[in-house]
Amino acid sequence: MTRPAPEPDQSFREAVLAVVADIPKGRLTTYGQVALLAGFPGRARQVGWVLSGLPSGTRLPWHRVVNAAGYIPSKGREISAVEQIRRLRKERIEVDDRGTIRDLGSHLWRPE
DNA sequence: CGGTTGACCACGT
DNA sequence: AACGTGGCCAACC
Repeated sequence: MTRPAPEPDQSFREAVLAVVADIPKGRLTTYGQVALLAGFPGRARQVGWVLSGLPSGTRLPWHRVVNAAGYIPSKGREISAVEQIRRLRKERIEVDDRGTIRDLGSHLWRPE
């Protein structure tokens, strides 16, 4: 039987979560890239919105998503920014105390 | 219903 | 290299 098509925003959310879940340890990706891989090019901003709503106990590697400029803004999200920097360093990614990632290009996830 | 905000991005000046 | 702008679209007021 025909089931109503999933709500667009819900399928977007699920697609985003699926992509983020696949980011390998020690690699990084950007909001825009997540949107693209999820099949919704140009919706980087909504990716940020989805991630901002993650439950605190999630097992999703949200810390592997950074902005295209290669830094982690602390303004307005100081707690999670510090946590993100700590997790990245734990995966041997160099991040300075201002949140700038060294050599983003070499850490970027390049799915085949 | 319109305006504002936001874990963004590319492009122009 | 620092801003400004337009685009994106869900949530909130």
